[in-house]
This record gives sequence, C-alpha cells and structure tokens, in this order.
Amino acid sequence: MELRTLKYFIVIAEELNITKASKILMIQQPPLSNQIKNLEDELKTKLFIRGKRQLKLTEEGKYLYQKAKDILRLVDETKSEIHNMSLGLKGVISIGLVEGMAPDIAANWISSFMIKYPLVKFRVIDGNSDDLIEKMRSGLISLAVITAPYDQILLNSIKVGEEKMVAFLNKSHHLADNKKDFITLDELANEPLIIPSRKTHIDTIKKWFKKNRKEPNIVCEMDNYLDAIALANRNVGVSIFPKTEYVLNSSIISKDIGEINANIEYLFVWRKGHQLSIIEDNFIDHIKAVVNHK
Amino acid sequence: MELRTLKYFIVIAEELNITKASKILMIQQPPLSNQIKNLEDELKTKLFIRGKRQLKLTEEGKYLYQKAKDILRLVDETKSEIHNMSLGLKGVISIGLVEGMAPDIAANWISSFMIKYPLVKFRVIDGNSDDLIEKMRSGLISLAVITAPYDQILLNSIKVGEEKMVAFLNKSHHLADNKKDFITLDELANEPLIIPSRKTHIDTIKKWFKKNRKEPNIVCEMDNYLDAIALANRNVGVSIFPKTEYVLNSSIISKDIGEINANIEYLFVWRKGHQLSIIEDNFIDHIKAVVNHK
DNA sequence: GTCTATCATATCTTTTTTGTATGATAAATG
DNA sequence: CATTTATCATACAAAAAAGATATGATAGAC
Repeated sequence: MELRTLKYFIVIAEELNITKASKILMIQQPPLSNQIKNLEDELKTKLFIRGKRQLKLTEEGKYLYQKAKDILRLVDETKSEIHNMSLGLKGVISIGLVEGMAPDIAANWISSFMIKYPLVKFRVIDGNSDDLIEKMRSGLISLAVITAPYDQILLNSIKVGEEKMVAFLNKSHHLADNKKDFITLDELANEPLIIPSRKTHIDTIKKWFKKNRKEPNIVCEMDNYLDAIALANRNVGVSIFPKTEYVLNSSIISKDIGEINANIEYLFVWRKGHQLSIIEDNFIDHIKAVVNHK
Repeated sequence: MELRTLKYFIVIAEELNITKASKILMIQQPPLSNQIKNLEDELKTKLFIRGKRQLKLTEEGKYLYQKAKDILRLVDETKSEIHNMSLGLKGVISIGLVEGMAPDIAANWISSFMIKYPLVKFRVIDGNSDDLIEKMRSGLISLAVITAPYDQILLNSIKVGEEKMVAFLNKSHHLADNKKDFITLDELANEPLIIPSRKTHIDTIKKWFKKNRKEPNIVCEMDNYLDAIALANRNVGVSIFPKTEYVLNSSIISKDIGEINANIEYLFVWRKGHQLSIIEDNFIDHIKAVVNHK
C-alpha cells in the first residue's frame, strides 16, 4: 500500500464514481480501477459494492476512508512541521543548567524567547559544570550555562552573570555571632570546610589559603549544592559555595570571605565548530541581545 | 512521498549506515542513497548530516523518524483492523495516557478488559494532554485519558478521576517551613512560578491571582512534569502541578493552595463522529460499565 | 602509502504506473 | 425492444519510477 493509492481511494470514496474520480485526479479511468482492485487484493476485502450503476462503500471501505484521510493529513502535517523546523520556527532546545543562579538566569531567556517563538519547546538538563561540559563534548547537548573556567577550544562563551563565593554557616555557629559581615581566611583556617568538588574550585580555595600560609581543613567535598547547605545547617562545618540568595532559609546565614576576590562567573556556552540547529542559533542570538541590552 | 520511502528512511535512521540498511532492506545501496536524496529534495531539508564516516540525524531527521513511525503504525493498524473488522474479538487498542494518575486509572480497565477479550492487545501512547489531543485530532489514536479541559466538538468524554493541583517546593524553601499545610495565593504572588505550559492551565492560574488582584510571576512554563519538579528542587521557584503522590521524593514537598478550587479532572475521551473499530466500541462500553458501577 | 569502508553518481534493467483501445453490463431513452 | 449512454473491467502498449551494476570520491584504518 502506498500513499498514492490512498489518495486515489479517497477521491473515489467521495465521488463514488471511478470515471469522475479519474477526471479529478487527471489520470485515466482504467489505471484507477486497477489501483482499487490491487488495494482490495492486498487487504483481502472488498471496499466497494459494485451495484447496478453506482458504487457503495462497504463497512471496511468506510473505515478505510476515515483512516486514509487521517494518514494523509498526518503526512501533510509532518511535511509542514519539518518545513517550520527548517525555518527555525519550531523544535526543541536542550540546555544544560548548572546549579546555582543558572536556572534563574535561563528562566528569563526562556520566557522571553517563548513569546517570540511559541512553537519552540525546552528541555532542561541538570548537572554540575564538569558534567555539563562532558555532555557538550559528547554532543548530548549543544547549549549550557556553566561556571568558569571551561575549555576554550571546545566552547564559545558569553558571560551572563557573576556571583560571590561565600561562607554558609548555621546561625548558632560561633563565627556567625560576631558583628562583622565577613569572615577572614584566618578564621576559616581553623574550621572544617565543605566545598564544591570541582577541581578548579578546590584549587582556587587552596590558593587563597596558601597566600596566607595556612592549610584549609577540607572535611567534605560535595557535588550537590543543597546537600552542602544541609551539612552547614547541621553544623558539620562551614560551606563555601556560590551565594544564590533564594535558597537561603532562616536557620542559615551567609558571610562574605574577606581579603580575597571570590567571584565566580556564569557563562552561557555553546559548541565551537559545530553545526547548530537553526532554532539554537536563534536562541543564541536572543541571549546575545538580552545580555547586550542590560 | 510514499510509504516505501518512509520505511527506507526509518531503517537508515536506525542503522545510521546506508550500506547496512540496504542489506536489511534487501536492495542495493545506490537506490537507497537516491531515495533519501529525493526525500530530502522533496522536503527541502537535510535529514542526515554526512559527517566523516558516520551519518547523524538532523533535528528534522529526528522529527521525521518519530512521525514516520507514527504514520507506518497507523497504516499497519488500519490494515489489520480492516482484517479483523467483522470479528471484533481480536486486534490492537491504542490508548493515550497523560502523565499523572491516568496510567493507574487505565491499568484497571485494561486488566479487567483482557479477561473478557483475551486476544486483544493494548498499545499505550504517552504524552501531555495537548499532545494527546493533537494525536486524536490527527487520527493517530482514538481513545485517551487526559485532563480537562478538551475540545468538546472533537471528543466525547466521561469523567474518570480527579486530583488537586498543588505547589511543589524544596524542603529548604522559606514557604516550606511554616506550620500550615497550605500556601495562600498572597504568598505565591511573590514567588517565581513554574507551571504547565498548557494554555488553559496558564489561564486558570492567572485567573486565581486576578481574583486576589495580584499578578503571578511565571518564570518558566514547562511541558514536562519531571523537569518542573527538578526546577523546583533547584529552588528556581515553586512548581504548580497536579499532585500524584508517587513521584514525590524526599527533598521536595507539596502543599495545597488555599482559597481556591484547584482540582483538575481526568477524562476518558474518544473521537466524535468517527467510526471506531468494533473492539474500540467494546472497550468504551466496558469503561462505561466500570465507571457506572462505582 | 595502500587498503577498506562508505556514500555518491552514471547508466542500464526491471517493475510499476499510466495511457489507449476495447469489451461487458445495465440503466436510460425513444 | 432496440439503441444509446454511462460505467467499470480487461488487455496491452508507453512512460515513469525503482532497482541493479559498475565505478568514482573520500576519509579513516592499517
């Protein structure tokens, strides 16, 4: 069975007259008769009752008529959807988001992009920066918001946000009490620390202490931000993580870390030298526009 | 475009290798290359990225792969249904199930129906309500369980379940702490919201707030229930979605929304004004009987 | 540098579809 | 009731499409 056959069948079912149908289809009548005969043979069912001077659909014929229209409509819609896709109006954008501020940053882009491109859907992939970079390398995702640093050979980037690394500690912690709104590295050197497990972060934090000729007491490297907060909340120690104000609850407070520049950058990244889909290109343009207007 | 072409395309899309595909299809490789080339010409889009030694599907190719399988399945089911038409005792029932409680509801029907009609097989199609309605409109499926509302011109319906819309939020969220087991709309008005992308849900939620003279701060519309939960888990904001207890995990909690009637209805629906197969008719009767006996 | 795997192109062959001619049937017409 | 007309079916030729064979191009693998 081919789509051509179904098209022919539909016209005949509507006209109930092979000759007229053949004129509409601009082919001759005998081939049309043949096509229907072959279709009936293939389905092992009569589709028409050849009565007297007029055709009539059998029950099977009526059923096929509906389904044939469904099938052809589905085919047509598929064609036009693919056309929309190739114009960059429709599709799915998969974007990796690191924990922290990234989902918040991206939510803004997504909601404004959706107004312009209502047919586009989003798929969010979670993970830490290293996970996401690995997923980009393997081609699983093409777009992401991660924290610096990153592989500049592999990825293009735009800076889209900045955040302080701060110390999280429970209200009842002895360092929480003092009146300063920052903690010194000397104070931190005596505390058990919970820090992000990303290698570059560990290195950075070690460097801070090395400058002050101290050794950090890292008791726990955590992948997950929320778990780290939970540990700080239980007074296991002080967590050093990006501030991200909206996750704070009442029992935990954050303090700046004195003496050092503890900023981390959020970067929107996409794969270099790799053919992106047209929607992805449009989305990147959109982000560039948003970032530049600020 | 013909069905033959789609069959060929599917095998190539699965093998990502024209030579292997040609062996599976038992034709030679050059005509296969040609068919794909013609298909691409017809659609005015590249379906494969010819990279180095391996083929890769483009976004358009991936889309066509899904649709081509839908189309061929519809054709096969139509053929076999025409075969079985007079019997009504065997065949395949395709039913769409929305995420949430629908699979649970349908499981009951299916198991009791199978006792009565042991030769009938089921095929379940997943998707959100809008997807499923779209598939019903396009004739891909004739039966589904979706959430209200729906197009009453297109579909007949029976109410088969009800569930609350609730707010999902991370344990550490400041609104999670208070002792009430519900959240007021005033509280929600200040929060970033993640809500189902379905238009009617957005409208409903806006109406809730309008009654209280507030404006909701919708930061993300998500198609996918689990992704929405993931974002809530990341404290991007509060997700408003149907409760469905079995997806809850330990770090996320749900709260009722005060002041409003936030129920959503589950409906069993089937296509209006369309001749269904005899098994499908039997299945609808079965469901009516089950629902009425409760 | 040669070999191998893979896809593309060119050309010929086969199959399928379409067209033409014609026959069969039965309702409409005079 | 014979003739005309409308309609579908069958037979066979022509055209188009699909498939096969041979071969070329390219880029990893060896």
